[in-house]
Amino acid sequence: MSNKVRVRFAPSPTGGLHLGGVRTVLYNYLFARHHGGEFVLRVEDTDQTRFVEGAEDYIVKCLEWCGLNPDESPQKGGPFVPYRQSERKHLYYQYAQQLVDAGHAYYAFDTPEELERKRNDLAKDGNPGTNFQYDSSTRGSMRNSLSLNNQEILELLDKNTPYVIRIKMEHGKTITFTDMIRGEITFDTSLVDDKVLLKADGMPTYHLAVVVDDYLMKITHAFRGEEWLPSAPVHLMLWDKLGWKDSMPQWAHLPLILKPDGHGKLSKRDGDRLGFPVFAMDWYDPKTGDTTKGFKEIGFLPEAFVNMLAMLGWNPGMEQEIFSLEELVQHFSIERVHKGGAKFDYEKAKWYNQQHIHQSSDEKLLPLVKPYLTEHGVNTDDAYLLKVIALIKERCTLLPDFWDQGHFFFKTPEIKELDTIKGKWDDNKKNFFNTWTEGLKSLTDWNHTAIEHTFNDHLQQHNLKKGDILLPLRIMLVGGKYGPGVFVIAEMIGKEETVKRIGQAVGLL
RNA sequence: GGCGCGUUGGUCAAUCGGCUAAGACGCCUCCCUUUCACGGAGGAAUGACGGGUUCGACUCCCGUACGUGCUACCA
Repeated sequence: MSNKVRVRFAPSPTGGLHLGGVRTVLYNYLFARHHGGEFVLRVEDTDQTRFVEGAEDYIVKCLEWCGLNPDESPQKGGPFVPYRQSERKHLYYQYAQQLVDAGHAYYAFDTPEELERKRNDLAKDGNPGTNFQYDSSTRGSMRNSLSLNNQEILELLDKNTPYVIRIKMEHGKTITFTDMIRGEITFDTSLVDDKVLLKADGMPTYHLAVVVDDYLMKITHAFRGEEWLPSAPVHLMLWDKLGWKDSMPQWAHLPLILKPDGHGKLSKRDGDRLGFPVFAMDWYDPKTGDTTKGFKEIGFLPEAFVNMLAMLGWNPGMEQEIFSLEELVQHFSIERVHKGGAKFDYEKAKWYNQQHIHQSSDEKLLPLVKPYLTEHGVNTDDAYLLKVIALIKERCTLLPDFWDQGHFFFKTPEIKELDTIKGKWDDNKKNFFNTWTEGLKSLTDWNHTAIEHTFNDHLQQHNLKKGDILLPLRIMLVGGKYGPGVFVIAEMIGKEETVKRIGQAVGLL
């Protein structure tokens, strides 16, 4: 079994791609790359009622944005084509039938309504919170190929009665397996119900499909969320009874990503409620017409997003926290993934982005920043933008901050802090600005040191201190109390604009 | 209710029997900066509880509590 490592991400295309989903992709990807293996994308679209237009395409785009491209996928193809379970429909029946023939599965004719009623009845007169289980204790009283006689079964089949195929869980056996993250895990098979394997519409359920496809696609390691742990015994038994035990992948059940406040799994609603994205990219839901904000659109760098997600539940055991994708690949190991769920912390997420912005070259940032200028009707040449980026990138956390922190380099700002100047305004200061700007007009060498020199000279002449004037000047040029050095700003925006802004501001006072 | 899984500061977390329990985010103080940041120096803040095992337990075992997941012809 010197098999090449093969892992898969198997989303169902029902909506936006959630943080937890991206992290699952990421761990798959990192594991595959770390071991020089292959990473495949398989679309689990077996539930036709939940199909959402555009969801698959959206998932592919998210992976692309994150830089986590699969080696095989519905789009790229590969040796195990097709990669969409709906297109593999014909494959599953034979395996379900194989299990029926061997006595490990059976036909069940109970209608959804009958089952529903059964559950309701039990909830009514029974203990609340108790659920009806279709298992070894109840299957004898249900309508299935185990309880009915051959004649009855044949009749039902003859009349084309819809049926499902259910697994016949063994009674009183202990199933154990070793999870790569959690170690040994044990189940009592009597407590697991007879899950549906093949639905009445001929589609497999997740339970049958994962096992069959993981086998057929030669998957060596299967990573999925912790919520799948309770159904693991079903899958284990399937691998066993289908006779594929020797090629069963190694399992790893990933911890959940939890709400930052309170408790429970992180959901899209938490993002809306608490004001942060939960999806990788903007998701437009064709059913509701709503768009949910994504990390990309809110201004995250994909490498920061991925870095942050990697560290949410995994730790390399060293002090370094900022990693490139390549470095993550190098250091990743599934054994170092945490067992416990992690609460998502948006503040920390933003910190990762800030760090990655700081580390990015101005050239790399340029194309990412540009759209935010265009959005505000600004068209500028790259050389100038590059200088601006260098000046302000250390005060930017999210990409839109480049506009908030740098707009005054491109447009005359609205003076929002006029009151700050007004409070201590007098004729002497007014005089200072008037005579200084006059002098500025004849300044031939327009650079920040020269500007600062004339500034200092004029201060003395007017018997003013730097502290009296510096902040007013900043507000006149910037509009507020922020930004890089004032004289550098003056140099950047040019003589004319500088004189103009001061003049206009003085006029307002 | 049943079953599974989990539990180190507010959050992410290191530790694989020697702990005076790292580091990061956030928070607070100070320095740098006559703006805002960046950066630097400090500070407050942690092993759920109870039993074992052991010379020694955050680390191993057992209970309890709490949390969380599953309990669909959904994934």
